[in-house]
Amino acid sequence: MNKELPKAYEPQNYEDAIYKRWEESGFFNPDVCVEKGGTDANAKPFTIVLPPPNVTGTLHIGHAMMLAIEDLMIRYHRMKGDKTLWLPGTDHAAIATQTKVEKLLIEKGIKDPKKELGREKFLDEVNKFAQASHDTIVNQCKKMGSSLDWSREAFTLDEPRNLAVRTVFKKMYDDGLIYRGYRIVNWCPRCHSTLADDEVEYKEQKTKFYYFKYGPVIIGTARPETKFLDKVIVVHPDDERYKKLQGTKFEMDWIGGKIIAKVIADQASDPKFGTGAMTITPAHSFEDYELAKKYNLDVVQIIDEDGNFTDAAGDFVGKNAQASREEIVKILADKGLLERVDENYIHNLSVCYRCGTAVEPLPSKQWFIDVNKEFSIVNSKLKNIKAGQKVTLKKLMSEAVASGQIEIIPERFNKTYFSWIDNLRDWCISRQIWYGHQIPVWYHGTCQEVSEKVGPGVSENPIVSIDEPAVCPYCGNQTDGGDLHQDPDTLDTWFSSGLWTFSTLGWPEKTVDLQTFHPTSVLETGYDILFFWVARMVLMTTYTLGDIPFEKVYMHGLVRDEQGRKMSKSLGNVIDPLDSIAKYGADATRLSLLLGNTPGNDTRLSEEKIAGFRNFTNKLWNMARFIIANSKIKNQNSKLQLKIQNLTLADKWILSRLDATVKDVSENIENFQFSAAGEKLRDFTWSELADWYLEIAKIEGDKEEILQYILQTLLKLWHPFMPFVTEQIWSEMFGIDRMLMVESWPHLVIPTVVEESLNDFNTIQLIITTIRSARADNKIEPNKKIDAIISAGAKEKLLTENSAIITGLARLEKLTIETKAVKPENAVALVCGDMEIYLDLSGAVDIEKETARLTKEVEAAEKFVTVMKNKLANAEFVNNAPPAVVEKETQKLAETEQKLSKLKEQLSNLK
RNA sequence: GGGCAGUUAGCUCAGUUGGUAGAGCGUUGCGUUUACAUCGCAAAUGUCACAGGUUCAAGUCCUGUACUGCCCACCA
Repeated sequence: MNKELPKAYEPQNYEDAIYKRWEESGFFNPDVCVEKGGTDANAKPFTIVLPPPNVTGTLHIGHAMMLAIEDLMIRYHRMKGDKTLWLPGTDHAAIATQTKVEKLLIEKGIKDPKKELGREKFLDEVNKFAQASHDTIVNQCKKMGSSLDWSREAFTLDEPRNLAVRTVFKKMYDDGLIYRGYRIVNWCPRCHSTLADDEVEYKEQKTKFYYFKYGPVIIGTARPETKFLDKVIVVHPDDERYKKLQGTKFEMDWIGGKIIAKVIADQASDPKFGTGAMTITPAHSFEDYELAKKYNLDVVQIIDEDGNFTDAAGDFVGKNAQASREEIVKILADKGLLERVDENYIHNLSVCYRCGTAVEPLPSKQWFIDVNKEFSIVNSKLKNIKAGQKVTLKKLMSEAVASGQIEIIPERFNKTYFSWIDNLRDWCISRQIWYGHQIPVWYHGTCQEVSEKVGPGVSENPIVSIDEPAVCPYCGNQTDGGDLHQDPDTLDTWFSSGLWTFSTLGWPEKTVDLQTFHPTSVLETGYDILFFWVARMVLMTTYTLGDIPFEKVYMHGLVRDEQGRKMSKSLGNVIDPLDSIAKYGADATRLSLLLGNTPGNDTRLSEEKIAGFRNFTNKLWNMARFIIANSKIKNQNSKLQLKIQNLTLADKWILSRLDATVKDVSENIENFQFSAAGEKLRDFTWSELADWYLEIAKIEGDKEEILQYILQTLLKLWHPFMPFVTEQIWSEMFGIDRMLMVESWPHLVIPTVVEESLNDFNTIQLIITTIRSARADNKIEPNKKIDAIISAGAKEKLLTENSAIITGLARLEKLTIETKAVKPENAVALVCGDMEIYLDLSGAVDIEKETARLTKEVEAAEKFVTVMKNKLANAEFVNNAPPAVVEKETQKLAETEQKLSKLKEQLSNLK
């Protein structure tokens, strides 16, 4: 101990070993903390479940930010003595992962992986990939210093989570909330699966917009290929142009020859858009489908699951619809039906959020969750909702937040959340992919009804069951003999992640974990998955447990590059957290993501910023190095008994500043103001402790105890932000057996927070900076010592007591302090509050420069005096403003007037 | 079309109850005194987007405008 530390902190030399020590200590696990006495058995729990990263690859800088913020909260609460659990896990991310593996297999030369490998072998490949990806992710989490309880790690697709999924599915089905229906769905022809509404993204695109003669009207469309079977024109009921046509039928020529079309009137048609007349395509548009239902029109599918024409398209059957567009336009043009083409139409193309392929709306039989259906809730711990009450899922979702039981931070996201719920349609949960939770529904082949979807010989009657059913409830027969078929579809990945807060804690078992740690305390995530995930967790938890999943939701912003662009491989502006850790250390990487931003807002990151925090890490290291080197105390106890009566002004000042910092930092962390907390801590550490107090300590000496106290407190405060360097310094002082991560969070213990000491110390600081400034202005070399005389007035005693500090920090040879001093010839006079300082520059005074400087000061003071005089002469101000404000302003005026007269006097002396 | 943010120093951003604007980086000058050049000391720079309003007093509250970004809906 107390060995000489290296001059520079090299994070690479320590980080991995420190993480290993933490992990081996078991302290990431709250049960171990209780066992070893670090946490009281009855302590209040603090829980965060890690938003499970997708096993699609590696973690990006956004994940790093998430880890930094969550680890900050977790370490803070652990040190505070809470029973703290941070539960890790990963998400199977069904479509994303399957797509990625398919792509990799194709690159390896397997042309059609699913066909060639079959379901089982293909899933083996996916699982292999997911495992590798998982290992990478776990390693990255550790590199970041995340104090996750790995003993509780979960995966959205592991067996316990699968049981939870099946159990919830069954419960929802029994409550009538899950149904199978034939509806228009978003279909991705590439992923070959349905997508939920919010999995569809919109991309602006310039495209051709065609106008065709359609019987008596002109219609416009960007997608002529869908118009094959259109035979209904819709106009607005009040549109004068088409009034006469309403309700008529007529024969006309169209793509495939003569058709009979009719005209209906409906509000859905916008007279201002295009020609005000439109045809409808019930099978390939949500809106048209609604209209078709309303007017009882045929719904004929013309484009199939591969994006090709169905046999409804006659000669075009089997051809790719989109690719046939020009051909179809040509047919119509040849018939003389093409009116004109707008080449610069801006179209909002809907695309798959995972692969970017254009989404094709088409009718399909799928599983849905009904969000508007009433059911009676069995248990409820929700405010305003009683057990047995009739509710809908929508109501549960909005009530949980509206009641204030869940608090979203920043608050403005409430509005986004509610508007999403208002517009929510039934949630399509079945996906036609292999990787994921297979739907717990079976069909019994010997039953009579035949399903086209499931295959010939398979019953249409679903058997919804947590486990494979032994008996068919429809026919009453045993199901063995291979005549039982499970629905081949899998569930939307968000179905399982919606259960995350409670499935990870062991539900459906009634576990101790579930009782202890649920509802979780904070859900921390990026605002971009508010709908995808946060809203769905609220849905699933309120429904399943009748309780909220978390008390607070804290949303962080996106990490962008230094120009505010999204980071992407194609732009080459990606900052890889692992690179950053290797180059600057995990602590610097964390700080760069924690400081200098505000909740819910995007933040810009640059390598310079990270480098800046690396510098700070090193600064802290060196401060510690200095304090440790000057400490004779061995095996220090952090609960030091300071000899209060011996404190100097500087001691009192730094201790009261430290106290204020402890208070501010704690409050800021509690209020999710992590950036503010870190900035205050940095300012204290660097600008007050390092720049002032450590320098003073060198002058005043005999500070071992107080420096130890400050350092230990500081390390604790910094630990949640930068766990590695603080832990390393701590171990340099106490050895590796005593870990900082489980030390208790500092509280306010200094009984002598003397307010006056702040003001008095500020006076000393002002005198020193004033002298330094004058030295720099007059080009006095830093190591040249000069004489100074201070005319101190009432502050003579204060200055005399601290003359050593002034002499040292202002680099003076001889300092004379008098109540009323006389300015020597050739000395420069400085005004410092109500005092004056005379510096002997040995004739080195630059008269011109001094005149300029003083003139400037006089001008500023005069301007201020004028403003203040006007203000105080204003009767309305004096009468209306609070007396304290008036008094303060009066005092300021008096001080400035005094200063002004001194400045003027000096100026005239100079001339 | 609806909604939400933002507009403050060259850059990135703070500014939490309204009381003569702050930090980091960068820039300029000087510099190695018993931690630290990944450092120290000092300096410069702002009609707080614009226009109204409330108030004794507005970066801060209200209304409107402009621009930027994002979200949602939708474009037949």
